[in-house]
Formats: sequence, C-alpha cells, structure tokens
Amino acid sequence: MHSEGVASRSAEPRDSNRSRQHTPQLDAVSLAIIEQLQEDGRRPYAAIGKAVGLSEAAVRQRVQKLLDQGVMQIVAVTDPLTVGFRRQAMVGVNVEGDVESVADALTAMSECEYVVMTAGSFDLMVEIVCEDDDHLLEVINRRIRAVPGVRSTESFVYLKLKKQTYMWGTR
Amino acid sequence: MHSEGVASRSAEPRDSNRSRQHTPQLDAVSLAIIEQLQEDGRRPYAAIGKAVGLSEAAVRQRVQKLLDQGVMQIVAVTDPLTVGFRRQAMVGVNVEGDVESVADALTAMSECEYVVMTAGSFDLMVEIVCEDDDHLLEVINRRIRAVPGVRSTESFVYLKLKKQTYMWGTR
DNA sequence: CTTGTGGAATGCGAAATCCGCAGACTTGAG
DNA sequence: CTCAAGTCTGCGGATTTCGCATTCCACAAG
Repeated sequence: MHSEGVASRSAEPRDSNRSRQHTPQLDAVSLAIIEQLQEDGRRPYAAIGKAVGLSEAAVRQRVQKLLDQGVMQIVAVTDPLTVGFRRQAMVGVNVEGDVESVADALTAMSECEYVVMTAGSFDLMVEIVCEDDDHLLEVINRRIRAVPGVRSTESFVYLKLKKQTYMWGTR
Repeated sequence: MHSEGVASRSAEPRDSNRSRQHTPQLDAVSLAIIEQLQEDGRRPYAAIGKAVGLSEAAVRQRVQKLLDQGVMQIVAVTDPLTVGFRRQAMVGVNVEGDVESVADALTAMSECEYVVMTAGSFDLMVEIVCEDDDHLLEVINRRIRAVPGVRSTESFVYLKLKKQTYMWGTR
C-alpha cells in the first residue's frame, strides 16, 4: 500500500559531542524496546514490558533515557503529498570554498528537508520538498544557486517514491 | 550538530491507490494535530485538544482516522550511528530496461533504506545504511550491481549529516 | 569475606489518560 | 421535511502513566 508513503526523515541532529561520546551501545533489551516503538510509537509501556520481559516501570525508565540521550525520538511522520507538497527532488551540489558553510546555509532553508555532506562527484546532497513546480524552480534556481560558494547543481526530480523505512535494529 | 542525528526516513509507502484517492485534503485542525504529534508522538489527546480547540474524544477520533488513512504514522525514529550503522551512502543508479523492476529488487534489500525513481542523470536514487565499510562495499558492488538491468552506479558516501526533518505543515 | 556504592528493576498507590458509547449538531440528498 | 452520514461532546470504567521507596546486582574497596 501506499503509493506515497507517509514520509519524512528523522530527527534533527544534536550537537556532535553529546550523543557520540556517551553512546554506551545499546543492549539487546533496548533494541527490542525500540523495535516495539517502531511498530507503534504509542504502545503502552506495560505491553512493551511484556514483549521484552521487563516491568512497566523499567521500560518507562529506559524509554525516557533513550529519549534524553537522543538515541531515538517518538514522532508523527507524514506523507508529504497528503500534506500538500507535490514536488520533491534530490539536488547534488558542487561547492567552491568551504563546504560546511554552504551546508549550513541550505540547512537554514525550510524546503531543504535533508542535507548531507558527501564524498564523490557532489559535495552535498539535498532533498527538497515543495508545494508545486514553481516553488521547486524558485528554490533550486534562485535560492540554492544564490548561496555563496555554490558552483553548480544537478537536480533529480522525484517520479515515484518506492521505499522509506526507519526500521533499524529490526533487521 | 548532529553529526549523528537521530535518523531514518519516514513511513513505508502504502499502495498507490488508497491514500491518493481519498486524500480529502486535511483541514487546519488536523494539520494542527499533526504538528502537535510531530513535537511529541506521545502527547496526551487531552493536551492536544486544548491546543487545537477540540475535545479529547474528537482528537482521538481524528488521530485514529489519520492513522487509518495512512496520512501519518507515530513511530520511534532512531539515530543509525547509535544503533550500530556506521556507513551510509546515497547511490545513483542507471538502468537499462524496466526501471520499476530494478527499483523493486532494491526495495527488497534491507540495507536500502530509501528508494526513489527519479528524472535526471540517474534513474534511481538509493540510500544505503550499513554496519561498516566491508558491508557497504558488498552491498554496492555485489548486490546492487548484480541486479539485472542495472547498467551503472555512482556512490556518494556520507561524510556528515547536516539536517534531517519531518516537520511538514509546521512551516 | 564484608562493606559500600551506583545503576537498574520492581512493586505499588494516586492521578491522569485512554477508550467505547450514547446523544446532540450539522450538512447535504431526496 | 426527513433521513443518513459524519463529527463533536460528555461521561463513566478500564488502563496507563507517574513518582517513589525498596530490592537486586555487579563490582570495587577495605
């Protein structure tokens, strides 16, 4: 089902230091808890506890810790098409000068839903979500190319979304 | 920030027909409800009701409908790095023959977290999530290139994730 | 071996939330 | 006007959440 998947990416990144350092590596139980919540973010703690073999209170503590640590977030994720965004595209960007500053500028744009620095023939990959073609055109041609340091861009307009997941650990 | 954002994409797509057809277009209240749940997927219905001006029961009914219709999902979203996936890459794929069948083959691979058919110099864009370099190499060179119809691939290894969002409507 | 300490799990009421349902309103079709 | 469908509200009863004190456990120190 779902020709248009409910969509969107994940959590907003936190500062580099925090989560990386004390990322004590999750044990099997925490993984199991996460899997439960990936199936249903509102599943009661008691039900999760029964599934993973822990008391309700223990599950609650673990979940709270996972949230505090930024290991996971429990959120509503939507289908862009349903919410009124009809055009999406991936844009590869080539930069001259400081890549990170360009990345920061793109990150500040609300239409840029996903920004990654990459190795390869593009310095940056950016996913854009727009309301219509005009909007998309304006974002790519006027806004992104106007950012100082952007040498060139190449666009890949989405024709059909085939898969979107957030099922780690579940493997 | 975030060199490791909590991560992942969104919901798995549903069949093409369902959601697209009766997607009656959400009214302002439903949008507001979604925004509330994008901030905290476990927020109590009563609190949401107070925020959007509806009774607890009404919010509950609307949320249930949004979930049933596949407009949104409430799920835990995780940071791949924390969960043990250290290498990610975007791969552009060129296809000869039927693009969709190749897309289906890639969709079936658990390491492919995101698969889109695109217009432009790639026919497909695929996001890969792996445990380490060996794993990444094997997925790209052995598995993806082994799919019948795949003419060529180009990889963009992630150096740093700068932004990930799922905040529609919130704009 | 005994003691001490920090982290995590458990048990347990009290408070808050969820859930199903019946009734009231609104709207549009016939 | 009447009927049917779709929503919203109000309301108990069942569940769940929450905070806290207690118990367990593993481990390091004495």
